[in-house]
Amino acid sequence: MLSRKTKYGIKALTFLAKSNAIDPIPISVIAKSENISQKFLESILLTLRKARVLSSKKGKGGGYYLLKKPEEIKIAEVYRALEGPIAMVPCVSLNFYEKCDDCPDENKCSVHSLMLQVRDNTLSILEKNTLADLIKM
Amino acid sequence: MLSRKTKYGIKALTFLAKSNAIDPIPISVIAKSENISQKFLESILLTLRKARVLSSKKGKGGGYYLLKKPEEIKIAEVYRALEGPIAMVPCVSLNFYEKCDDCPDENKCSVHSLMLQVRDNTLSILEKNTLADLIKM
DNA sequence: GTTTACTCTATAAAGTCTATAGGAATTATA
DNA sequence: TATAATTCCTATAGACTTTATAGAGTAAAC
Repeated sequence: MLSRKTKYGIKALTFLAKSNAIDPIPISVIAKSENISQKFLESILLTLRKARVLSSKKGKGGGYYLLKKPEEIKIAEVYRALEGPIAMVPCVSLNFYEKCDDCPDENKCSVHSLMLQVRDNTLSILEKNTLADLIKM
Repeated sequence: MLSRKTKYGIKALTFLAKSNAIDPIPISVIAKSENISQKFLESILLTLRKARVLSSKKGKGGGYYLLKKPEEIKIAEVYRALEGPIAMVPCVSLNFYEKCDDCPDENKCSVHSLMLQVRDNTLSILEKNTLADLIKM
């Protein structure tokens, strides 16, 4: 399951990409337009800012804006920042690898090989889709 | 993330498929071999039994056995029984569809279209892989 | 200096996952 | 028929995660 956090994050980014604004857009505007709790969205955008997807401007006339062009923002990057690993089990994760405690030999594990296939496919979709692709849809 | 429940379930089924036994195999044997808590595995196998993937024999000499040939058991079926929907958001689920409360129009939702791609790919992998494929690996 | 808006930390509430407990029911077999 | 082995079923505890909310702090504009 995709968490609301990630879902809202992608929606907010899509909104920013669509709006194509020069000036920063305040959280309140995004929250209202996308039906997201403003306080919750605050923490999400903060995460995306720390992940260098967004930047912000404080004070009056402030808000959030994309740090890169929509074509340059891969969904995989956003997903990892908000949701964490793309892999469904840590033992097939590229960026968040962990050994399974119950598994003596990964290469003989049926779940491992299966989830490797799933990861490869999901990853390729999230890597090839950018924010620019999402606003076309 | 794949839950331990599903992971253990697939491992247990793989064990049964590999063992190729005529007689039922007791939970205790599977649990020991796969490093799974026996009590936890009990509830998992019960779920798989209700999903008609497994059947069981009670009493002395009892245990669990596959209801179909490994080639006939799709991983998608197992996944749905243990983990639930394959889709990452309910609004793109085939078997567990639900409308999003925050989304006025699904067809215009960027997350929806993206997750549709992910679902299609994951689904095709889980549909084409059977237990028989898993024991080869 | 007032208003607007982001920043940061803490925490509450609800939900989910993992696992365990304990007893009931069933079967084989000595 | 008694015993041991095994599944069946329900309840529940404990830990963890998710989804927010609160409130005080910081910065910028005018």
